[in-house]
Amino acid sequence: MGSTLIFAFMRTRDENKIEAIYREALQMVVNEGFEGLSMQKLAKAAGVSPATIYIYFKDKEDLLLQLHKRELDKYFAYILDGFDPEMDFASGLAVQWKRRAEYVIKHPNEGHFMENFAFTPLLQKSIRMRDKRFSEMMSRFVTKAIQNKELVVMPFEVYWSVAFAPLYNLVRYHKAGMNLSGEKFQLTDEMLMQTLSLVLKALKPGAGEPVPDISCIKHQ
Amino acid sequence: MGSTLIFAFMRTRDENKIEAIYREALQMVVNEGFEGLSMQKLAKAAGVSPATIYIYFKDKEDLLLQLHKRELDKYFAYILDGFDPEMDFASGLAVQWKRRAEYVIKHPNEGHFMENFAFTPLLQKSIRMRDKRFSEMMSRFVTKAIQNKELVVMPFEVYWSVAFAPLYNLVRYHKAGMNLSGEKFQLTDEMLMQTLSLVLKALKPGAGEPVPDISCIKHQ
DNA sequence: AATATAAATGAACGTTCATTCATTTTAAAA
DNA sequence: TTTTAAAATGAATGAACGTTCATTTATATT
Repeated sequence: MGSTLIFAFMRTRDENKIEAIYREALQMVVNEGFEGLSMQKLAKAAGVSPATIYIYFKDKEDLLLQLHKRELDKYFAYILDGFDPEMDFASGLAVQWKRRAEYVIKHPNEGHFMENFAFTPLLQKSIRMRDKRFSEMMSRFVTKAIQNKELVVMPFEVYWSVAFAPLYNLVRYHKAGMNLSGEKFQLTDEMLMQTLSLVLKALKPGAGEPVPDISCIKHQ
Repeated sequence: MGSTLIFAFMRTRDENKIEAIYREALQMVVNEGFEGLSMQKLAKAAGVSPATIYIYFKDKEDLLLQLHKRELDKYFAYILDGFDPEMDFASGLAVQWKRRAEYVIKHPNEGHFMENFAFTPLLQKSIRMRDKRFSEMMSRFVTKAIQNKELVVMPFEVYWSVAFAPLYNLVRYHKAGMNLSGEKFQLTDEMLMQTLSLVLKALKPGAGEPVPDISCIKHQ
């Protein structure tokens, strides 16, 4: 698969073919769902023989895992550009928000694929192949912000959910062109800025809002 | 299909069969993904003949649409219990949060299915069959809260994303048993209460946080 | 017990699926 | 120009797919 040994007398790989396979596979999953991705349809769409796909990928599962890894790598690289975990919290969060928003707005299919993939049984296998450096940086950023009292003490998962889940939800509506009730919806920069403002307000240190007891887990 | 005409000399329907079909279909989608749901495997799992499924459902797509509608109806009914759109904002939001959290924690597969379905091409067809009363109540609740100055002016979609997307993200981690980095994760009541507290803080009227300009949409 | 009707079925349909394989094509080194 | 080894292929594989159909089963009424 990923072997890069080069012998004499080798015919050169046509990288355009690999790109086409990746591109059309992603398109197909987004347009027709995971059950709509077939190797023969994919081969036709990418303009190659079905057998060619098996030169580059062990099987269909391998293709999906490689595609997911590739998309995550591209996404993470984009997010990290201009970001430094040593930034102060508000600036760092704003930079990340902007980069994430820009990417998924400009590349809605890529965003859709990554989110959809997170509900697949393949997710766990994908996580195992993941480069840990990205999440280490994110973790460091949050730990440091808590130490510096720029952020209330909270588990990383709570932070991430409050900080970014609203953004991804808005982008999902935007891509579908409608909200959950079926009403037309188009995301605007004003909405994005307002949402970021609300998120910053939520995460800013200070008295939390009092909350009624909601024991959903203990009393099962 | 949904016909309820009853003639004399009719053999009675075995409702257990329909229940089993629904139950196993949901299980199969959650465990193996949408591409893992086959009518023959489903028939075997539900203990019926493949042909029996086609007595109750026009085809596979119809089965998925009916299943989704059924799950949404159950979920919405649960959420609305104890909720009244005329409640004051903080109480109403807390009630909804508690009900939503309880349901998806107690019924993780059902929650997973509904969220996963939202990325399917079938979503648009499902939205068209949807009972509008639920979203009308939610809409009324928010409009009224804005009028009463209990909530900053914002589009409904922004409200929903800030209010509930963090909850669903946490529950997703909880069901997977890990966060996006692959670290073990278990949701606690404390995390839920903290997240609700942050959400209430975000939505509470008052000065928003200043935010840098993030124009992701205009400059494309 | 006989009857009428829909429920329920197992086997079969043609199609599409993922994958393989014998063969041809390609391109750089010799 | 010849040589070489991987790239690339079209056709074929058996398995699994969604769906149908001729037939049998079950049951509330007569």
